[in-house]
Amino acid sequence: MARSSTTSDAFNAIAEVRRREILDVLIAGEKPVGAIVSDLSISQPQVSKHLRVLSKVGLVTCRAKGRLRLYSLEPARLRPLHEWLAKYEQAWNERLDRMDDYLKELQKKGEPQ
Amino acid sequence: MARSSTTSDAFNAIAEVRRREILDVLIAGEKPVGAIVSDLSISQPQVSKHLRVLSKVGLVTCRAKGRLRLYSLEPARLRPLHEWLAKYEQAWNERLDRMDDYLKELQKKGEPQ
DNA sequence: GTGACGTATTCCTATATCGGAATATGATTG
DNA sequence: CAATCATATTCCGATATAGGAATACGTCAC
Repeated sequence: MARSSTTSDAFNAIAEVRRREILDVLIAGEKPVGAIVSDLSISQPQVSKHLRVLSKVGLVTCRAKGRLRLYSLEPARLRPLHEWLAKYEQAWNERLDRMDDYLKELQKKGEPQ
Repeated sequence: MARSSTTSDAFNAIAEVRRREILDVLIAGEKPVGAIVSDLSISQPQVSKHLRVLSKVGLVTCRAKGRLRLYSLEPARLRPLHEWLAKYEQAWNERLDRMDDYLKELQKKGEPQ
């Protein structure tokens, strides 16, 4: 077996930096392919291919307007990521607290008497 | 070029379901490899390989105790994911609001006069 | 319709993955 | 030190990916 398909998951789709960058660009709103190409200076075919992947997992949708293809974000599809991550938030905060304690301790030791 | 290495990123590391499952198991706390193996019924070599990937990106750390290797979560390393995702939270909520409006409208139309 | 434009697709190659099976390593016990 | 337990590593195969280059497709303007 090989790695999971990039189109199998939002998780797999956003593993690629370029695709994350494309999504970032689309936060501003609907954009034609050309705008993404010039914003990111990635070759047009590459952008199209990445958009295809993002479409397949539903992270973007496409609307034709003349010869333009306007792509827009479908942020709800990021929800699984958000939910998965949420489980770690608590553990994460606990760690931060402990780190905080540790830092305070260091600070106390560093203080001149 | 091929896909980015799984060890290049937390994003790439967690693309694999098995690795997410392993992290999920470790939320409960430090565990030896064997416990993960029996919790998830993945072969021991596979678990070890996945743990290696997770180690390389710092998502887990390892501590030896006798012949056991105790792995534990390093949730802070998920922070980049969290931050990236946060940018979409607003867009996501806006969409939800619009969806909400839409649903309310549907409901209104459905109401008998 | 012909040309120009915006986008999508195809072909290619190098690379790396996951999983299984077998085996190596390392620590512990008697 | 031999046997055993816990884990790590290696070898193998099938798979598919990202990017470049070339090209196909679809729509618009003249």
